Amino acid sequence: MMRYWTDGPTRVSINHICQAANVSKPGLYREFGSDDGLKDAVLDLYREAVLVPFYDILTSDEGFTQQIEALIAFTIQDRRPLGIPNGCLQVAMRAHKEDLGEITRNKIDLMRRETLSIYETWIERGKARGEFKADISTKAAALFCDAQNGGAMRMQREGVSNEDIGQTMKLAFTALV
Amino acid sequence: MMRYWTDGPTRVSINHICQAANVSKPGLYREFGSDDGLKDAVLDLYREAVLVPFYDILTSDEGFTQQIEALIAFTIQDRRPLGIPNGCLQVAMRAHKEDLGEITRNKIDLMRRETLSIYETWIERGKARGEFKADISTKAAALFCDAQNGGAMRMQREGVSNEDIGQTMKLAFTALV
DNA sequence: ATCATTCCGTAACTATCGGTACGATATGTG
DNA sequence: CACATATCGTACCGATAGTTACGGAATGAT
Repeated sequence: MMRYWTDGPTRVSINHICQAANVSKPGLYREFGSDDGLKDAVLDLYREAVLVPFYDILTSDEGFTQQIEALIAFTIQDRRPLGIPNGCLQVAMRAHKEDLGEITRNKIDLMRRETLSIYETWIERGKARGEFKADISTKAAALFCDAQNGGAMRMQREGVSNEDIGQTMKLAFTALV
Repeated sequence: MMRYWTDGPTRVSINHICQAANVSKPGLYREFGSDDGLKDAVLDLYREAVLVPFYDILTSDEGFTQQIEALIAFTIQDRRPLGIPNGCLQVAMRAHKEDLGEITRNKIDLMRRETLSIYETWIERGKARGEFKADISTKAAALFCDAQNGGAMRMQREGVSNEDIGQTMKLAFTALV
């Protein structure tokens, strides 16, 4: 996971993985079946490690505005002291979807639907409470949020400062309230 | 260019190009030097064919709001009758930057700087005229616009309807005026 | 017509990819 | 100790990537 996250999912070969994990190639294949199966398992791990904590913000019982702030803070936190690579593996996998195997592609689609679904629930609740004020369909709003997050993760990978990223996110999400 | 645009820059090999263009491999190498040189030339062509018309909207003498509308219309126009692939080759190249050669990477960086610079000029003018009302630095606003456009192009490639894309873009750019 | 030069494409090269056949080793059982 | 079973890694496979050596065809000058 760390290698894919750091170097990009298509930049790390099975050989690299085996070398980094000090594991034989047949051993890896006995465990994961194929390159495709390995990436599938990596996505499961990434979901648990990163996405679930992210979702937790959206499903918390805080106010909409506080949730947005938490969301931005989560995204632009300084990762160096945590030893976490920049960017988002889900975003990277999506960008390279066409280069990946069928199992991984299916998991990417599944996770994307989950992400959008969670955004939609979050938005619906915001609308019901009158905290979400933009005149836009829930579906489009979810796509909007996902695009903002993806853009932020991409900027972070390209070296844009977290401060500038925070400004753009703030501008985007302010359009919702 | 069309092959890279349609299938993705890393999905098309030199062999594919030669077959599609009915050209011998040494012939291609005599013309472009390398895979890297070919992609560099493709980016030049793409800039002329697509980016310059896009820039023309931002440097036109219309009002800020009209420019935003033109920008959105340009992005979400129905491409099928025009025979143009979905998505943006510049965005795709940027997403696969790590997989590309040094020459191409440098050109990608150059074109990105040009894009941001044109956004910044556009925003500065909007600010000077009082049409740009968001309280945000010009640099961050340029990053914001670029991220919106990139997000729109990515959604288009993933099959999101142009109508939904238009809604998200409208929401985003309305935050500026 | 002869020769020099330029042009062009067949067929190879090396490196690396994902994937596996199979022999060697370790483990448990009688 | 002898044997059956499970475990593991070396060394290979075919496919494909980008790249090029080199021989033959076209061209132009004398």
